[in-house]
Amino acid sequence: MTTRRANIIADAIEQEILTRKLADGDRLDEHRLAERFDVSRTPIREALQLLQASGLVEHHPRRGVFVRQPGPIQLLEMFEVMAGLESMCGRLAASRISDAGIEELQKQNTICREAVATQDADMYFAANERFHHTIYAHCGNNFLELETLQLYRRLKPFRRQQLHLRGRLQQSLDEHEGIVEALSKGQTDKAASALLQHVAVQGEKFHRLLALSAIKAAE
Amino acid sequence: MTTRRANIIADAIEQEILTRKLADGDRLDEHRLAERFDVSRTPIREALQLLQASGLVEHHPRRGVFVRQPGPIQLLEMFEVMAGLESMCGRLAASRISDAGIEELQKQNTICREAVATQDADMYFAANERFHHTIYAHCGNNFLELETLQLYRRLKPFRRQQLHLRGRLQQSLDEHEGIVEALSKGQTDKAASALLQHVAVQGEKFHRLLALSAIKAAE
DNA sequence: GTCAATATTATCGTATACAAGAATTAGATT
DNA sequence: AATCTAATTCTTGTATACGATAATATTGAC
Repeated sequence: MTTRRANIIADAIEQEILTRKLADGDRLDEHRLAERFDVSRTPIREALQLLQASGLVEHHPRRGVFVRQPGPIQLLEMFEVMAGLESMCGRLAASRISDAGIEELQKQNTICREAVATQDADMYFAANERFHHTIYAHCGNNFLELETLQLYRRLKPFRRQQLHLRGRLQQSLDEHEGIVEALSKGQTDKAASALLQHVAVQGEKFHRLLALSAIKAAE
Repeated sequence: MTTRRANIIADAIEQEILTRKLADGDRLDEHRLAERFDVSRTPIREALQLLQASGLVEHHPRRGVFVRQPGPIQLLEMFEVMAGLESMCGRLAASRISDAGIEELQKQNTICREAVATQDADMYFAANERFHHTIYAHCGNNFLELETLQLYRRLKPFRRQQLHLRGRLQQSLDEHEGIVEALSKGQTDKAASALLQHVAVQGEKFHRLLALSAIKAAE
């Protein structure tokens, strides 16, 4: 069903939700959106349905659709699952990854190292993303890869935030080295636990960010 | 967006896909479906979109939607992920489950035992489902619970098949005992590995079934 | 002045009509 | 007879119109 146009519209709205231009609870009016994108309500409704399927939006019958920003608890839950999925990818990839895959990981890691040296967070983030996606791609399980990518996309804006914490870039890079080593040696358990830690710590760091902003808000 | 009616229609079609009444590649004609469910094409298209989101159906632009039965490889992949998710649930539940939760698990296990004694596969399957769902419910991660439930639903018909293999009922029950023990003692690693095994073996058994039917088909 | 009830308005849910593109069939030509 | 082309038909994609429901505003009574 997903028509091309609806996908474009959904992506546009998704961007605005992920970048917080649309706040939690904001109502998405079909007429306004139709006018704004210069289409009828039909493709708008399709787009909204897509957003609902990926959980970014909530539908109340006969009321309308409302953007649903995940609360801190749900975010932590999602990071917990993300860690589990990446760990799963790592475990499988450890016994299935090719030499070319290892090389690709090392290449991205080199870029990361460079980024740390120049304190270039953007560059780090991009290479980091390719690093993780490479692991997914070599887990030998297409279904797992897609599921993991989907959750990655959803957490992407939040993963990014915590990278700005002081020292996190270097720490993240160190963890990458350990992950590559485990993968190249085919150490399934080590790869799994290293990735679990690597991603889980992001959830925790993120948690710290939340606590900090809560304190600031209270002051 | 998901209107009530579209959900009902989607469920009906989903049932037919899962029970193989609709075969892989079958085209779903909007007009026919509209006529059959006595609604207009609009809610039909909504329902098809829902099915697409859950991966049961594929959409080719300007061509139509086609049912997409997972092939053997994808099924194995899905079982692999299922095992990982259940394992994750088990690991978390081991440190988070309540006494009431343990009691519930034991209760379902008692029913399972009874079902094995009377060789009642239906009864076993129902109690087995509640057993697993109880674990999901006590992992303390609502997001994980929902994701796991979603995949469970999709694999349900295939999980069922392999239970009919000789001796599998008893074996499954034995594994349940081990799982409950690990959970009640708070042994996170043991609970995780026990569940990983318990579910992964289903994928393997299912694989055996596939091989058997392939041999039969070749004869 | 406040509360309640009713009327009005706005928005969603569904049906239908129309447009555009793909598939199929029929006809013509080689 | 086979193949290529053109035309028709069938199906999807989109717009719009209509009906139903819920939110809101207004009016009247206490």
